[in-house]
Amino acid sequence: MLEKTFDPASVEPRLYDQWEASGAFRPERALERDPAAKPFSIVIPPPNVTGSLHIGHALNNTLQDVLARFHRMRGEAVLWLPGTDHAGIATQMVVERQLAAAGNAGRREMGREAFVEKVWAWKAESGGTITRQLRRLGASCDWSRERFTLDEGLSAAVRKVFVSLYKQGLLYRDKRLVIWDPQFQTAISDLEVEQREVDGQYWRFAYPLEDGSGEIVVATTRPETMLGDTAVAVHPDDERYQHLIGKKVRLPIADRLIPIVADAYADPEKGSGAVKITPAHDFNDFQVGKRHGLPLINILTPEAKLNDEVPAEFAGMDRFVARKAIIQHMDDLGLLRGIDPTRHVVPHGDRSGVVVEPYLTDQWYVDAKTLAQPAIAAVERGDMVFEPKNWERTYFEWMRNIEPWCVSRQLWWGHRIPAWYGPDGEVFIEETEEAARAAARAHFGRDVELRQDEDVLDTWFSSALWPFSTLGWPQKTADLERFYPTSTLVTSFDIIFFWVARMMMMGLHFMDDVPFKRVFINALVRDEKGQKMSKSKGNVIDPLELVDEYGCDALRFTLTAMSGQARDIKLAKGRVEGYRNFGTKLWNAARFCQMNECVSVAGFDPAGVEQVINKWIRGEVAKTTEAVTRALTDCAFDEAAGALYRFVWNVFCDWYVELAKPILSGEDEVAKAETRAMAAWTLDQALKLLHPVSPFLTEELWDKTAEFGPPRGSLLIEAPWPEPRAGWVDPEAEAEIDWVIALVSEVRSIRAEMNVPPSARTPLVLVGADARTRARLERNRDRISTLARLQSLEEAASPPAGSAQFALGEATGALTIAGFIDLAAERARLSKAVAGFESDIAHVRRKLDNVAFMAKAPEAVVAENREKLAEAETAKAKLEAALARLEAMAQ
RNA sequence: GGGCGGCUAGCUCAGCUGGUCAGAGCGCCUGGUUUACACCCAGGAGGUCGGGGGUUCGAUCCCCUCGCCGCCCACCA
Repeated sequence: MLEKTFDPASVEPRLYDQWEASGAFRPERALERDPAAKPFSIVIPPPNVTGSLHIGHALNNTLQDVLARFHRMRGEAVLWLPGTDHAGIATQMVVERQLAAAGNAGRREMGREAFVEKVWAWKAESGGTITRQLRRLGASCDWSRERFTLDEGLSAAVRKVFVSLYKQGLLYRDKRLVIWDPQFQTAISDLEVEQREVDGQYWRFAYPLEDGSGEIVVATTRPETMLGDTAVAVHPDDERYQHLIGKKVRLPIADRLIPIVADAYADPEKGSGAVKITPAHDFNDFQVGKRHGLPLINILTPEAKLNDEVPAEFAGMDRFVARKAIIQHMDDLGLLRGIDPTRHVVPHGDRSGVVVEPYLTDQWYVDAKTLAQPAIAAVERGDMVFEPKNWERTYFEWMRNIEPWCVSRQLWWGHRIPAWYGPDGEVFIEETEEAARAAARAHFGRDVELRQDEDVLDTWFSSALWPFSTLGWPQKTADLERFYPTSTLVTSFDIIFFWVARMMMMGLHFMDDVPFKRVFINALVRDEKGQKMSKSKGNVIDPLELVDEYGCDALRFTLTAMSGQARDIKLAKGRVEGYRNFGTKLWNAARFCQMNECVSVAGFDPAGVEQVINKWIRGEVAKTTEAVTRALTDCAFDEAAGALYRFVWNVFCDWYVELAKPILSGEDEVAKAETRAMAAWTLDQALKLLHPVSPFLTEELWDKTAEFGPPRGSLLIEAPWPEPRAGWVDPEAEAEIDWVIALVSEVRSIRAEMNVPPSARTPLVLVGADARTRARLERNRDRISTLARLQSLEEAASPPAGSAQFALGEATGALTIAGFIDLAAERARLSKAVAGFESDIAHVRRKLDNVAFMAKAPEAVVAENREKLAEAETAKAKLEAALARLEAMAQ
């Protein structure tokens, strides 16, 4: 006998091990059964190897697992490929922090080799956490194929891609402005910048003209950059400054002569119309400098201190200290012309949180513009589709305005760039040092000393290859052949640019096909107030605590049911509790079946059932199966969850089980046997349909409910997905049970409103029933009497005195509640019901009396309204009659 | 400045291609030892679907506009 509740804690680890040991997570299982099995593949968005599971991972991986399990049950060869990302900057940051916290030497003092060793040690220590946690979520990944972005195979793929792109002219080294993070002392890409709005000031500075004839005023939010100014620009058409173009100003403090140039970049509307040009420290100014052949003066060190290019009194100063000093100095010189408060955005490093600087350095760039073209075309053609579709707008917008991708990072944790330099700076880009050596030998005609590039690649460079590098590329593997392109990628919108777009570019370039046919963008999980979860806010919900408290299935069901939200999921604990209760409900339905000896019957065919409730539930199973199948096929996870919830609770438990009780405790052995088999069958269907969302509970019940029946052919994880057959929905049975439900509901409602004690049984008569209703009444007498707690159920020519009446189709129901009836209450009840029908009638009448409606509305709608009117009118007439009888009685 | 979401019952949200769409869960109220389940059962209260305008025979659902809330991109004269 089943316990009263499901105990997830004791079941989950055992079942997970059982699944994994069975080989069910591997696609080979399906291929053994059917070598032609359709492949279905998903690559996991690789979490940070040293990370731990947060609620976003829980959502993302739950949805992937739902898909994997669904397709697996449909007999497809499912590969869900797991793995982790080395997450260069993030991981390096963590280890650096640890070193600092422990009072150890920093990475620079420690040296590259020792530091990288530390990171590997940290990876070894914490690296398994996230994958262990994925297992606790029930993730049915194929762990035998687990990959890591820094493992040997993936590193080889990275080198191959780098070298190929270089040799194809799609990757190059260039000296230009990059976004520099002074905290990590590395270049970062534009995507790693976070714009923060801050209160600031414009300082207006006067630059004196060389000839002493006056001054020109410029404004800046970064006064310290004036030391790097090499021009002042004015608009060529700006009349105010025509006479100054070509003249020079003496740049204060730096004491340099710099030209006044005419450039359309200067906006006469802004500020004074004259703008200082600092080509080495501003992206726009860089362009202006290029156009006018201006020198670039870099005034910053990698730590963002002023360097030796500036007057000695400022050299070595931190940029923000220097800012104040410059302002003071300009003021002292009498050249500060004003300060205007402003609110403006300042770029910060998304990881470091410090203000980043445009900085002139040598970096490696990928020609993203060229690679983006096929990636744009593929989505335009529909080779890859976003779900929901509107994300393609975001994708297109970015892809069409894409900038060169800076892929080098001045970090140590990552893929070292496969570039070697000869003594004269000649560069050799090869996949291995040996190959580079050979190339150098060919070039120099002798062996020379080579120095490998110090930098590593952006983490996203290796992530971009993930859908094919993990399948064995550049080797031509069977997996690559079978599983590329992958079927669906499940990820969140915040990495569409970082990751999805770049996978598209690399996949199309190297595999000549999209990396995935569909991208499902899942929502972001927030706390119940809608705030982004963060450690600093202290509102982080640990998914594993929810698993501990409510069970994995409850969390999974919650996330699945709420996944329809456009952008955010506001997670409230109460929802998880509610869905835990749902699991318990199903558990108890199974318990009921067990107590009533409802066991699966070998060879049972639901098509042959005779009992009306069995025909009815068979149709409900068919409809639910169709709804769930369609929803999961379309990634409409919330709809699947909703359909399952309603079926299990509101259909199977609330009505089928209750309607079956009289049969199960009755004398009709044939009906009883059929109902037992049908109940067991229905439960089996429910377990199957629910398995992708709630794998543990359903697998456990699949096992437990087989105790007295024929053995299960397999674990539920590998059981075949239900397929409804034509004819399972029986409209007659459906209408009949709907009628029974309506009747029972009416009686219950009246009893509650009239305060009839629950234990009291009351007689019910039907007046004016037609032949069909009489037949329904006969067939369902037992169940109606039980559910409506009737003393008797008969037909009569007229309603008895002291009865509460209600309309039911063509008939009138009269519930004799003589002992309990409260005339005033009954009058109120009837009046309220009459009023309800009256408002319906008025509403429908308005339509039917409207000439335009009658002329233009489709026939079906008109007919529907006529029917509705007729029904409401008969119902109202019955209740009015009842009301009249009541008044007569009261006289 | 450009773009994208959201605004429906006290709370969290469903309402797909305009005509039973005004719904669910939680919460609340009333009643309940009905042989699966109190993590339950039965019944009930509660919303002029953000405001205004328009299209239509008919709009929560389409269009315009305004108002909040949130996000993304661009912008540091």
